[in-house]
Amino acid sequence: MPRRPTVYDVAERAGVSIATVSFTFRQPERVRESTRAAVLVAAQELGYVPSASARGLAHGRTGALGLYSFDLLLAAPQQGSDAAAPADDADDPDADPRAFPLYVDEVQRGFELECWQRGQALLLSSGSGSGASVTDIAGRVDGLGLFPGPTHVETLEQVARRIPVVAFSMRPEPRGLHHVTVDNRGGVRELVEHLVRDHGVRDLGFVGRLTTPDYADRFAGFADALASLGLPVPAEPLDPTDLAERGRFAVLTDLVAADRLPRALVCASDQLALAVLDLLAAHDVPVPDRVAVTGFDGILAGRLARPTLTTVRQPMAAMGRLAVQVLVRHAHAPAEEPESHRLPVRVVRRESCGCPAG
Amino acid sequence: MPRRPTVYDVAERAGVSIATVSFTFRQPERVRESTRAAVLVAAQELGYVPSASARGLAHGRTGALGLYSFDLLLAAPQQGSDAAAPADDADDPDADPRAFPLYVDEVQRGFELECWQRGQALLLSSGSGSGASVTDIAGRVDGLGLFPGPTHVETLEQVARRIPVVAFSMRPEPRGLHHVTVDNRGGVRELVEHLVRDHGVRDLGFVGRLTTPDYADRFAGFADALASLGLPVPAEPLDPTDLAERGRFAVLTDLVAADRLPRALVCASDQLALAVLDLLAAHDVPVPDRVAVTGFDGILAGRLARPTLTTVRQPMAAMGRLAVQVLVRHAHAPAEEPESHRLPVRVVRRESCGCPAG
DNA sequence: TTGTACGCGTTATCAC
DNA sequence: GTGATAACGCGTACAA
Repeated sequence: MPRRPTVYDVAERAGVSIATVSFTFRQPERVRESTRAAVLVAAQELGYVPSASARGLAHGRTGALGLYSFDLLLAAPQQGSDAAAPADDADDPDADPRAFPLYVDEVQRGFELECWQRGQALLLSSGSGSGASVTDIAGRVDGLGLFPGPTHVETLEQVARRIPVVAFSMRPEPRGLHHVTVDNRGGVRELVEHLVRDHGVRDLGFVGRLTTPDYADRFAGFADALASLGLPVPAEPLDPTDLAERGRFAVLTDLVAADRLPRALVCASDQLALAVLDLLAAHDVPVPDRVAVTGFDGILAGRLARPTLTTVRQPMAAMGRLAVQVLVRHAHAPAEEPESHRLPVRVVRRESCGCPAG
Repeated sequence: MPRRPTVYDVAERAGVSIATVSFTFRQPERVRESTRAAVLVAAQELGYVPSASARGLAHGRTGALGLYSFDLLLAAPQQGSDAAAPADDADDPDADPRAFPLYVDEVQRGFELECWQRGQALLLSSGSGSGASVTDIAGRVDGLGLFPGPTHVETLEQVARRIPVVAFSMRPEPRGLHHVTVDNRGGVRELVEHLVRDHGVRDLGFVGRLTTPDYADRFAGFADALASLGLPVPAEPLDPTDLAERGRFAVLTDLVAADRLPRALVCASDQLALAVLDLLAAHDVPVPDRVAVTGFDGILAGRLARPTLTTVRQPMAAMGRLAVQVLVRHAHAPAEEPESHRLPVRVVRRESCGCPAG
């Protein structure tokens, strides 16, 4: 494999200096027509491809934005959390769409679209959240988007001192980061009010483990709503991963067996709600007649489920786009006056709460 | 904004040389415990983030793979081609899934997954296909995946001389590239045989404009099958974009008006087939009773359509993964003995051809 | 208009 | 175990 040709090779072949070669690409008008042509021919013949590394080093920026996510699913598939994702048989024509696209995927798509429109390159990376992996990508980009996960906070703050960082759905804890979130609390509140007022439900349970700030906020909204409606507030959510030794969803199975299910199950996420729907179907519990089920996120799989899933839709694409805008805006002045955005959500009424189809 | 700290700053603060700093991160065991600790502390305090540009320059490779796609849709949305994608209102909870995820998105996802599993960073980029934009990303990565589009062939061959390039669904024309394709011809052939043998259809039309190699191959398979079944072969496909001045699908509208629709419409892609379904529904033509409709690709939207769409499923995720494997395999020896892969497809029988649901 | 020379931040090869 | 020092490829003042 021949060594990659450089400006030097092109310059030599074209019989000019490297500066002229560089000018030919960067400031064509500064170079005489004939010279330019000669350089271009030489470059073409040699198969010259400018090194972005060298340019980035000289110019001081890489020209790319980064998006980092946590690869928990890859590391420990089919385990823990509420990710009921089936095996990665993505090419089965009947593959469960609940594996893709998910919340993360739709936010990522918004991020991509905005980058494309701005002609920005986008570097995707994922890892365990270790300082090393985050630092690695941080060294490659001019700005970084970050999904929630088991982040090493110190590393984040360190990175945020050098390049702008936008965190999705994280607590304001990490200082110096920009934030993009949605109104989790208000969304669930509105959802619960709908269940109570329009469907006459007076006995509700919240399903989910409060592992992320988002989930905690949703439970808070749940409690808010019940309290203001004068209904009893469960002290704790139903944790489907509890009692792991007895299998996932043991808590719910018990309630089913004892016929003590509440009239409505408000789930912390769509993925969780879909798993709950499966569980209930397996036990012949009619939804929404015996129990209403709701989710949160608005992923596509919720529309494919039977019954279709009532949920709270996050403006995922908008979140991704906004993040890019923030990064670009702060490209020159990182971490100076961090921005914080809380986007509105929207209750989507479908069959699983008792609303009519379509 | 303070200058980004470098190895020099860290070295000075830790009272060591830059080599020691570098070793601390790259070959920790070569550095004494106490020294290492001091360096790490200094790095932490300064907020040191190693520059990937500098590393790439010194080390000779960037450590990232690239995936390039054409932004035709972005450039001229709702125009030309058969992309019936609705406005980019992706955050409408009832947004048409036929906008996402599409063929490209699923291949990309496979590409992503494989990169993640290998700890490879992934650089996404899109552009008009101009030499400049392709060259730009080529300079940033160690290998490049490429979607079909109005490529500048010379640029491609030039790039492929320096880094391995995998082209999806392209003709073997560009020399020196690796190729990943599917059995378009065989897939449509099998599909047509199903329509004829199992549904007794004897009058078929092919809908699509042969703008891409894929589409041309599919039409060839269509013709193959009809010929070998002893049925008349249409000389040309029905081009829905023909007679542009009379609006899209004028050809089909005419056939509907004259009640001369064939018994089956084999469409070049799912997106196209979905648009055809809409058109037929608007004219109250019953599918599949009056006319069977089939697609190609196997995108998710086909499962959401009513009737559900019979199609030929491409192993999109597998294509993406395979591309990464090829790139990694040839990272050290670009363009030496290009690989060519043709993956099998699978006919998926659903309602739109007359097969029973589910 | 074109050429020379230096800096960008890292890695790697030497000596010490 | 640690410290100088030379690449790496490009951008760009500055000189010619």
